[in-house]
Amino acid sequence: MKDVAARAGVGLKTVSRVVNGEPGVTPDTERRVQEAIDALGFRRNDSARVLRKGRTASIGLVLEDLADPFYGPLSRAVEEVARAHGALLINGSSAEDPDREQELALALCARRVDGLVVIPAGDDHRYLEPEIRAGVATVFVDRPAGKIDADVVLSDNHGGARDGVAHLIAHGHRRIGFIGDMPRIHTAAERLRGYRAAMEDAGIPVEEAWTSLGVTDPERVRRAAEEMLSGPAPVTAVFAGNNRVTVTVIRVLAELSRPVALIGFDDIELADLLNPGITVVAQDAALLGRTAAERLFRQLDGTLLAPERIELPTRLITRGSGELPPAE
Amino acid sequence: MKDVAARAGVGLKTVSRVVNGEPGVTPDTERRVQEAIDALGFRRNDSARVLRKGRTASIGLVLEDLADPFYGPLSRAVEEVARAHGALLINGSSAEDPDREQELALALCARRVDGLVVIPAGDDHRYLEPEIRAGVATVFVDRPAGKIDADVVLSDNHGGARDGVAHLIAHGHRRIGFIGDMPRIHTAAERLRGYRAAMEDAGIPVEEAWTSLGVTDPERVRRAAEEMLSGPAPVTAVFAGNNRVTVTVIRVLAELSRPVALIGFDDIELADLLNPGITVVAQDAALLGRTAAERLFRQLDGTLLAPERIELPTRLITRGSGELPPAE
DNA sequence: CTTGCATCTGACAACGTTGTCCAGGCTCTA
DNA sequence: TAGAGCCTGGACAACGTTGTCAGATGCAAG
Repeated sequence: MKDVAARAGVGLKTVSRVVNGEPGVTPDTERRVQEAIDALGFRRNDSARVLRKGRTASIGLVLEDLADPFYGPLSRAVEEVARAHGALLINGSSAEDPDREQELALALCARRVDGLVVIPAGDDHRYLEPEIRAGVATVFVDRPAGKIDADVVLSDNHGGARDGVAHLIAHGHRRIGFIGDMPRIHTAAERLRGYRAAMEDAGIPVEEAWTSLGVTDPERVRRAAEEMLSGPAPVTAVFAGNNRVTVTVIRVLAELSRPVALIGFDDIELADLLNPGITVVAQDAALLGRTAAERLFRQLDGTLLAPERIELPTRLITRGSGELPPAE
Repeated sequence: MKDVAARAGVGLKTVSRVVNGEPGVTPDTERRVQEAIDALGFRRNDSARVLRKGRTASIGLVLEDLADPFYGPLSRAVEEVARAHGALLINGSSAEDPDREQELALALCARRVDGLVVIPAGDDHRYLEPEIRAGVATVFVDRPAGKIDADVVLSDNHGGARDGVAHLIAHGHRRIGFIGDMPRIHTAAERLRGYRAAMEDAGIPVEEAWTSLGVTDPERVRRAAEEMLSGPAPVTAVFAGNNRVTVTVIRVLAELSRPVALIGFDDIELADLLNPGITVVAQDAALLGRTAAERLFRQLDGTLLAPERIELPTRLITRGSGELPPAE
């Protein structure tokens, strides 16, 4: 900038004014400055700008795994909102590791992001308290914050799972399996709770062998499914706790000779083209992201609101697999 | 930091030393400083640090659409490499708009990212020349850079498409359709070229009605597919130019009474579970991202190398749909 | 006791930008 | 033509950090 000023033969501040489109510069001067900028290939150093102004016009997104098809649209939605507010998005994956989540979130704070959208991996977010006090806007998505009071945007995991399982019961099933992620993950726990609630509503006692928790890699999901599908009284329907589990279960069922009903949590691409189509409890990832981001910017606008818990409804999409009758 | 120094009763620089783990501080002093840091919830301001040091330890990723399942793993791979080098990843979507790509890339440069991984939307990247001269490491992925000399990491789009189409020919097809994206997109053009090459190798003249270019939204892809599948001499096989096209074509074929062979470029989740399974030419998105990122950091390490064009092989995965014989 | 050396500590400038404030030149009016 | 008021342009400090360098302190050896 100094160089530009020297070349244009004007003061430093005048260049600054031109760069920022501030008023109070003669067209002639502006032209000279602009020429110097072009000639030198000058680009304002935003780091210095941030240092001076305090705001960075960037927000951070901590999510679980960008490669998971569920988070792509969510991330994209956050980005679009950020863009509409002139902000950039910095993101990172926690890989479901609480330590890594914390490391990432704090690194983003050190970069002085204006706000933070966090998909929690851990269940204790007190480490963010100093940052929030220091003015970093914060919204949690998909899972609630742990041990601090903050904005949260969730899907109705409990209700969605309950409705899905009730749907299976309505189609005549009584022995229904549930395969889900580790219960320390909030969404997994809520979906399990929904499963149990639906069963209880129908007066069906849940047998130990019907639920499988904490399995996450395909090989173990496969074994879990095979187990509950064998024996003298196998389950006649399976409720899959997330998209990855659903995919694996589809594979297992495809190898089976008898039809087994299936409903999965989270929608899956091409689910309608399988035979039968896969019935799912769908959540709107993009809407989750958009809602969270908008709330973040409202915090930043100073339209300060008390922390709130927003729960978005899920949608049961029937495609065939969830409407299969029990095969006794 | 000033506050910390005051509270600990030491000089500014001493605090800096403690924060950065530099040697030359008595354990006793260090403890006092550490206490002050904890008490005040101090976190170093990386903006200032950047300003002083010149390096930001962050890299930018400009991609097409984070919601596209192809870019999720790619982005994640770049992130992992960045993380291994202690860098953060800032990313944004160009939405296939050259202006937006430029805006984004320059915004990242203004943030003084150390390097830039770009999935080009436009075909003229001379706007990056001043930045590259200023020391911003740059690697292009998935599509080549336009009008500048830079590192490029690509899939073998031409060869992959040629092999795929040759596979169809080998199974007896002669009337083979091609549905692809706008030819101004390099990958689309290369795949089209591959299609034509395979046909020419087999001595099959390509009829106008068999190729459909530039269609991208599902509705128009559908119409294009229906068109080439009707008439007196419909195509007996379709080569789909990318994952989104493939999905739409699968839907169209599912409504058809006669079997039509299909091979798609890019792998699709669940492709093996459809009936028939979908044969695809798969590229390794994660490997693309990893290769590009590693090359970026080698530029930054100063292991300076001449710009290079790296082409990664594709893989034909046969699952059934590509092996259907022509239904005459 | 003095000197020399090693170790630890702090004052200061600089990074590149922007906000504040003032100077100088201009126009307009009396 | 002089004074008031407006507009443009520039000097300077400040943002929070780190590199440089010199001063202070302590200890050992002469």
